[in-house]
Amino acid sequence: MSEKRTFSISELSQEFDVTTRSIRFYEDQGLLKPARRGQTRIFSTKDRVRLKLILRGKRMGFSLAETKELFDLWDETLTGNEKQLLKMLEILSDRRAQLEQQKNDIAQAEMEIDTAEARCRESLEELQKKKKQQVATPKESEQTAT
Amino acid sequence: MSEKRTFSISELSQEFDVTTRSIRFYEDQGLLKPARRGQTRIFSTKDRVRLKLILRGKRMGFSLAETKELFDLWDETLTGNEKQLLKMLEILSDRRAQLEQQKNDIAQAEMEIDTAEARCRESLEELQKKKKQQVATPKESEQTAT
DNA sequence: GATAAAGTTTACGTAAACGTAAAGTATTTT
DNA sequence: AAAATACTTTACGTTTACGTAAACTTTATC
Repeated sequence: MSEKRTFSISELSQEFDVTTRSIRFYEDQGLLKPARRGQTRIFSTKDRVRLKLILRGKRMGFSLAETKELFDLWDETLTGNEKQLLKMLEILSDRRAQLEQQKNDIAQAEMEIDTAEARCRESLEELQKKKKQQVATPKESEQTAT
Repeated sequence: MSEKRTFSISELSQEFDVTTRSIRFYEDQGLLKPARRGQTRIFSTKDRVRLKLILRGKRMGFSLAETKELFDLWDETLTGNEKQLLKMLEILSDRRAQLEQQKNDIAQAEMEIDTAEARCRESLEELQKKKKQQVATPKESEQTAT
């Protein structure tokens, strides 16, 4: 059984370090569907999971619309007509392709960071050498300063 | 020696499937610095590389401002004062951390896609079974339709 | 030399994703 | 019950990353 805890908007806000404004906006856009007690929002564990997915999506460069599309599709899929299931499989396969692309991008970026770092360290060493030389034969300005 | 070819705006536009408007915008924001022949832009291989980096950055969820920051910093670093070199190393290490985070995100997403796909396939099999049963004992509506 | 094709600047428009009041309600604390 | 705290809606403002149109110049083509 998936826990029956509930969360207030500020709890989620703090836990995920996102403003309440954003959370309300996500609801407004149909990504979250918290229950209400009076007019106060009550978030379920399902909402919490979705919020987590939204934020991860953002980190991965997905728009809210794209994430919503996935949510909606998944909900539809649960009602399980064959056409929808097949469409879902297609979408999933698209996502997988996107993820592959991103993995390539990341690998590339990592290599570039490697070489960039190497160059930085080389330059630093060069500077260190020059420093040592300066200590061995100090400049006039530094001698007179004494 | 890095090739001395040059490119027109439309060549780059086609190669990377991005509008000329976008390319001009990137220049406007200081991310590209094409030479000019009269008022026509002439892009170098360096510009081309940078465009590629911009687009990859976008796929990875980086804003133009973030990418520009990196470009600028790298340019500064080349002039090589020690403080800047150390700052660059810091930034690089930050990026590395970000990439790690993204790799985690991707791994998570892949797992979720795996389970989602599995569920889809299960549901599909269920439907197939029901279909077979229907063929064995067809519905009245389908009988009368003949 | 007209006309199309490719380039340019200028400038207003727009969608996404919130930020930021303003003004009100509900609940809890003192 | 007064004040503070947490929540709400409404609504206008802002930034980013371009789209789109207008009016103009330069270069290639017929």
